[in-house]
Amino acid sequence: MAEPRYQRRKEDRPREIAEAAFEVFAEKGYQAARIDEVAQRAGVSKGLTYLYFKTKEELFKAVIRGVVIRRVDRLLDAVESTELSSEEFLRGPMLEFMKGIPGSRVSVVIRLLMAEGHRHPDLVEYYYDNVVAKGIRTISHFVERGVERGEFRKTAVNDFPQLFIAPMMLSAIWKMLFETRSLDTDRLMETQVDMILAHIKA
Amino acid sequence: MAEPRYQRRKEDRPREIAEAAFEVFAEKGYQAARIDEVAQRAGVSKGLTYLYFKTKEELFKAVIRGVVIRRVDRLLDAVESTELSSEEFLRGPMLEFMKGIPGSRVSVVIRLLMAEGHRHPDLVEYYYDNVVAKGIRTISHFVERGVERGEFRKTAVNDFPQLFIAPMMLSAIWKMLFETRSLDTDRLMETQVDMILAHIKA
Amino acid sequence: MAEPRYQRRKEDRPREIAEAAFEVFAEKGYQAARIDEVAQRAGVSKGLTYLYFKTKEELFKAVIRGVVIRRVDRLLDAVESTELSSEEFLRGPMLEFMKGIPGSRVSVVIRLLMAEGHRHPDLVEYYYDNVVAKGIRTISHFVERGVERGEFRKTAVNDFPQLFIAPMMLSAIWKMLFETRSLDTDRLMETQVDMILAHIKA
Amino acid sequence: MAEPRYQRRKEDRPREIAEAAFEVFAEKGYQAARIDEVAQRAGVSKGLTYLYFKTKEELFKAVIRGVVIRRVDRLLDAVESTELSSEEFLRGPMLEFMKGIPGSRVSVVIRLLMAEGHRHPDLVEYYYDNVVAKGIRTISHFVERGVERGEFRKTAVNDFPQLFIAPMMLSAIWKMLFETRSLDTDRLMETQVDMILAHIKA
DNA sequence: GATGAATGAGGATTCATTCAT
DNA sequence: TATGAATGAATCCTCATTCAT
Repeated sequence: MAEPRYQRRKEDRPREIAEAAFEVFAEKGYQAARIDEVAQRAGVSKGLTYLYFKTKEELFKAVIRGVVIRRVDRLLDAVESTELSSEEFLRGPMLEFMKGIPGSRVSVVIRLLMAEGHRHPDLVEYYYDNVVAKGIRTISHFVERGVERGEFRKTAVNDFPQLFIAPMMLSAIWKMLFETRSLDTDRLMETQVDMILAHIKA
Repeated sequence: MAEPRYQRRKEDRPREIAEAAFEVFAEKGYQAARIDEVAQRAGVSKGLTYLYFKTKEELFKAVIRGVVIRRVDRLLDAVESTELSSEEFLRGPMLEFMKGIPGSRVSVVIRLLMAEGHRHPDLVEYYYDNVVAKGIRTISHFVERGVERGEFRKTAVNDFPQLFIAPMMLSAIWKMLFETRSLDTDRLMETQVDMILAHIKA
Repeated sequence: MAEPRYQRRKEDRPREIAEAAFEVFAEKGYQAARIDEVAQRAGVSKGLTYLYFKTKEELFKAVIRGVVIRRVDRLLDAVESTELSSEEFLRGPMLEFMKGIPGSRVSVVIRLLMAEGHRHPDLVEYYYDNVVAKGIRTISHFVERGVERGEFRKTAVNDFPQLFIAPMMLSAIWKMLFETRSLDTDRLMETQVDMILAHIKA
Repeated sequence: MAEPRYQRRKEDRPREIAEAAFEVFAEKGYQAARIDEVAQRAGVSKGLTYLYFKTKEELFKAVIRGVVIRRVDRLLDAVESTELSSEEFLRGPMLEFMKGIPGSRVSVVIRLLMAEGHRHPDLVEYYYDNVVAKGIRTISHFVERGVERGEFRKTAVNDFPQLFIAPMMLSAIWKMLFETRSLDTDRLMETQVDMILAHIKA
């Protein structure tokens, strides 16, 4: 009968709120998402949301951290610590990672940024610094290492790490917009990897 | 006495308003676009906007639908009528076309569809049918013809015309979001074309 | 029976709203005044208030204009255009003006600025520039003119036009706070004028 | 292990909180002062503040009442016990006292009373009785004594002790609002004293 | 047809106050 | 006592939409 009005759960709150925020952002978009609803879904008062996240932008950054950064960082760590050959890594963990993006929460964040990012340059910058730039640097480093190891040739492709991920981006967008229209995004990405490897392998 | 700018025919009004609306949507996104500003740019009162478009949403639909992608049709025609070799066409008109996309109205439409698409599946369908599917079909056809002509080999790449345009999509997104962060999108697309050609040339 | 929902009275609205704003500010103080209530008292929607006054601060500036500046400017004009001798002017129009301040709407504005001004430096600056600085300059000019005309001596008092108005300020505050406790503010100001004249008359 | 700052006696708590509250009220004004900040400055939790002061309003009253104007009492005592001549006293201790007011806690109290006084008439009364009336009486007494001693003449000025302090009030206000705009408040008050003495000296 | 003054339903954010710990 | 997490009402401001003129 009790249902105490208060529930002190400092530890879990931020995560729960960010979780709820992701859902609302995903459904409504950033602008249209109401903090009210975020709070409600998190089973929390509006005020508490502001206790943990000073602004709506901060809340979105938390979502980026929780959804994207963790995932990307795991891949980037793997690049550095792997004992696989470059080709094996590309065909294995890297491709696995890329296949997981379309349809994932990551692609939701990407959509939000694409759709409304230009109204919120801070968010874009945060995402660029913590995800894009880092990712690009890591791929560059990976390719260079391959060259140093004698696994890869030096080609123009090496200058454009974006080519590795372009099909992933297209796949993510495709799946979001045209879900029903068939495209085997996994094989799309595999094919690009095949082509790249055929091109740059020593 | 005449201010010719204000002597436009009534018949032009809807088009002018839609035109202005496109600009504002492009700059601000759907949510952030204010009808006030649309009216102002169209040189028209707010009330009149509502005379032609019952709601903001209707205006949005009209606008998006009205941005006719003649560009794609022109490319399609060029594919059929060209006298260039497949490689020449790819490196010439096709690449030219792709370079023109980032920063164009097309990428604006992509952004708007991503932001608001899920609320307007009919718009998404319209664009899929008239732009995406058509484009994909055209590239497929172009590659097949190359094979028939003995210019191209049959490879897995042929099954994924999306690989031709993936870097273009990435470039469009990059330019929208990260304008200032340097990426030579033209060379990115050239490099992909180089790689594809190296891969599929007979 | 009709009571039209709309009443187009563009001409009068700003004044009416500023009028209502003065009342609410006077009763509640600046911070505590709610725009909602201002609108309600003006018989107008909240939105309309914002149509005429972009922010609460703008609204307050309008109040300052309507209440203080007009009144002060009239005195300043009189200083320039009067044909009275300096002493006559001081004992006549100037004293009249000063006597009118305590208990007037002007003193309400002064109270508001004193009470909450430091949270709103823009308002203070606006008031300083348009009222205080102007008033001080005018009194200085008035005294100098008296000296030039041979009516006044040169004394230290001439350097502090603030001495002319200090009793007025005290009177205004006294009346606001201690209304009931007797102080003949009129005679207080007269006495200061007497003393000043006795001091600086040639 | 000890952090002496946090070992303060319980008995000091209310005073410490009130002290901190005074500072915050002084800086922010009543409305804008946040209990959060009061608690923080007192090195105490928000909850504890509410243990000692039921509401913000109660805290305000306690604070205002607690700022005892020993200062005024000290001046009053000095008037009675001084061995200086009236002119010497006026130019010495009295002027010194007045110069100390602008920028002091007293002027803060004046501001707070002006802002919130009408909602707390008991505070106003308290201050009138214990500060204003006492001060005025003391000056009156001082002037009368001067007359009795043959140092001062009987003039209208003698009936308005407020004239002694009017420039002090103006200075206090000026400093609060226009800090940066130059006015030599010390010399302003000196000049008034000069003028008064020139006027009433026997 | 046109205008733009007027409306009013939100939406982000703040902060006094409460209460489980 | 003491804490500070949690609440929710309040408040400024925006903007799609309406409608008298």
